[in-house]
Amino acid sequence: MAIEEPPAGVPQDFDALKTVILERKTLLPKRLRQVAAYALDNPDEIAFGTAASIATSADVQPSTLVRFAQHFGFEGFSSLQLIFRARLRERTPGYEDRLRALGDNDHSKLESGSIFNGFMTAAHRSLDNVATSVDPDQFERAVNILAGAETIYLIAKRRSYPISSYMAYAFGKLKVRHQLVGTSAGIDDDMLAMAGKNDAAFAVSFSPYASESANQARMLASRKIPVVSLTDSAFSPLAESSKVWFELVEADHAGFRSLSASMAFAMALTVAIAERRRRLGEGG
Amino acid sequence: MAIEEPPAGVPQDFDALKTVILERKTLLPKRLRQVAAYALDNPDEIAFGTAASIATSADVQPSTLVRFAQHFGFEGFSSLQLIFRARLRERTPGYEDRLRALGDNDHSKLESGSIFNGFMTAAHRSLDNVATSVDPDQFERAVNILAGAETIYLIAKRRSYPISSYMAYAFGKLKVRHQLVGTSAGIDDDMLAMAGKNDAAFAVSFSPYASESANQARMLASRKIPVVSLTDSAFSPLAESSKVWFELVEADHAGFRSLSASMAFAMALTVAIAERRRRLGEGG
DNA sequence: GTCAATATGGAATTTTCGTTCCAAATAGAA
DNA sequence: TTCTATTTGGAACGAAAATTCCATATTGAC
Repeated sequence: MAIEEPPAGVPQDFDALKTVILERKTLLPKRLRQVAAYALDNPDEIAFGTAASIATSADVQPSTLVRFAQHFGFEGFSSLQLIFRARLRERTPGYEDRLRALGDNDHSKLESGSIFNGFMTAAHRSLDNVATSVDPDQFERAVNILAGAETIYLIAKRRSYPISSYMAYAFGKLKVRHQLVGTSAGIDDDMLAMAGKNDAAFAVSFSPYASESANQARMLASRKIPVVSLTDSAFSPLAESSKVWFELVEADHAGFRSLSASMAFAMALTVAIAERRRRLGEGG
Repeated sequence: MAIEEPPAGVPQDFDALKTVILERKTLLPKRLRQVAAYALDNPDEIAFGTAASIATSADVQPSTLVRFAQHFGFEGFSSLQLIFRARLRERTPGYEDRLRALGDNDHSKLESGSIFNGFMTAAHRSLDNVATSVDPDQFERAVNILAGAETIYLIAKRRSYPISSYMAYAFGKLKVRHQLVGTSAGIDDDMLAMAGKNDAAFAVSFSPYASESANQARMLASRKIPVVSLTDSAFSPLAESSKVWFELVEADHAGFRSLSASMAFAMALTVAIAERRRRLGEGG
C-alpha cells in the first residue's frame, strides 16, 4: 500500500524541476534515469522536439517520456515540456538571482507590496531586454548623427514626454543646444519650421502612437533633417522617417508599463552625445 | 496561370525574415499585415505557440497564419515556425556579449558603448537598491494616504519633473484626480492654496534640492495636508515636512544619474494607489 | 528457483494540430 | 453601379503527435 505523494510538489519552474530530478536521480529505474540525464543535458531539445524525436535521440520509447513526466507529478509529457519552454522564454543572464533576492524581502505579503515587486522585476526585465536588443553600431550611428547637429530637437508627446523632458534637462546641464517640442501643440510646428539642415531630431513615441509626433518626424525627414527615434515596434510610424531607430519594449506589470528602461537608454544616449561633442570640440 | 515567384528568396534566418517582412509590410492585405506586426512584436509566441493559440492572440484565423507563411515562400506555417525557434536556440549575440568582447580592446573606438553599458548596469543596481531599501509598511502607508485623498498634488521641479509628469499622465489614464504643480512657477502657489484638508501631496526632489519644492511642501504640511515624498537623503528638506518619505538613491555612471529606479517606483506607487481606490470604491 | 512487483517495448487509440477547401465578403476596375 | 479578382472566415479533412494499454521482460524477495 504505497502512500501517494501529495501532488503538492509538482515543480513549477525549471530550477525546481532540476533540483527534484537531481535528488531522485539515483532512485530512478534505468530508462527513466536515461531520460533524466538526457533532459538535463539537452534542455533545448526537450523544449523544441516532439515526443517521438526526443525518444529517438534519447534512445527510449515515447511512452517512457510520458512515464518520466508522470513520475514527477505532471499529467503527461506535454505539461513537462511547458517547463522547458518557459525556461527559454525567460532566459536572461543573471535574472534568476535578482528575482530570488526580491522574493526574500517581505514585500510580497501585502497587496501593494506585490504591485511594488511586480514593477521592480518588470524593470529588471526591461533593462535586460534593452541590453540585448540595442545594436552597438546603431547606437554609435545615432550618437554620431545627434552629436553632429547644431540643435537637437526633442519630439515626444504624452507617455513619451517625460523622457524628452528629462533629456532636455540633462542637455541643459551639459550645455548641448536643444529644443523641446511637444509642450503646447500650437507653437510646435513653428519651432520645427526653424530647423535647418545642420540640425537633427530625436523622437520618442510608444503605442498608441501620437499622430503629431509621426507627422513632425515625417516633415523633418522630408526636409532632409536626420531623425533618430525610439519606439516600441518595427511598425511604428516613426520608423520609416528615421535614419536610425531603436525598438525598446518595456516589460509590463498588470498591463502597465513604466519608463525605467527608456530612461536609462535616454540617459546613456544623452551622455554619449555630450561626450562625443566634448571630443570633437577638443579636436577642432 | 500565375507565374510563380522563383522561390530563391525564402528567408533562412530570423533577421532575413524580419527584413523581408518590413520591406513588404505596406503591400500586405489587412489580416496579413496584422500577422506581420504580431509576429515581429511577439516572436516568442510564434516560436512556442500552436497555430490555434497564436491565431487567437493575433485575432486572426489559423488559416491566415498559413497564408502568411506561404506568402513569404514557406511551405506552411510549420516551416515558418522553425525560423522563430532557431532564433531562440542561437541566442543572438546582443549588447552584453559584444561589450564583453570589447572589454579587452581600448574602448576609445566604441566608447559610447561603454557609456551605454555603464548606464544599464547602474540602472540594475539602482533597482536592486530600491527593492531592498523601501520598507513595505511605509509603502503601504503612503498608498493609504494618497488613495484616501480627493485630489493628489504632484510637486516636482527640474530633474524630478519627468517623474511627476509621468505620474500625472498615468493618473489621468486611471481616472485619479490630480494636479501637477511645477510647470510654470507663477501659478504654482495659487494652485496649492486651493488644496483642502481632504487632499494630499506627493513631492519629489533630489539633490541639489529645488527650494520651491521644499517650501511648498512645508506650506502644505503647516495646513495639515499630508505630504508623501521621494528624495535621496535623510537630510533632504522634504523629509521634515512629510508624513512618509522614501529615500531612493540612483546609482550613477560617470557622475550622471538616470531616473530608472525612480520611474519604476513612481509607477508602482501610482498603480497601487489606483488599485486601492478601486477596492475602496467597490466597498462603498 | 519461484513468485510477485515493477519496468519496458511497442502497437492501438485518442487527441490535437496543421492544412485545405469553399463560400462569403471585400476591394478594385471598368 | 456591375463585374472580377483578392482576401477572409470557418468548417472539414487528414496527418502527426501524445497517450494509453497490454504483453513481455526484468528485478528482487523469499
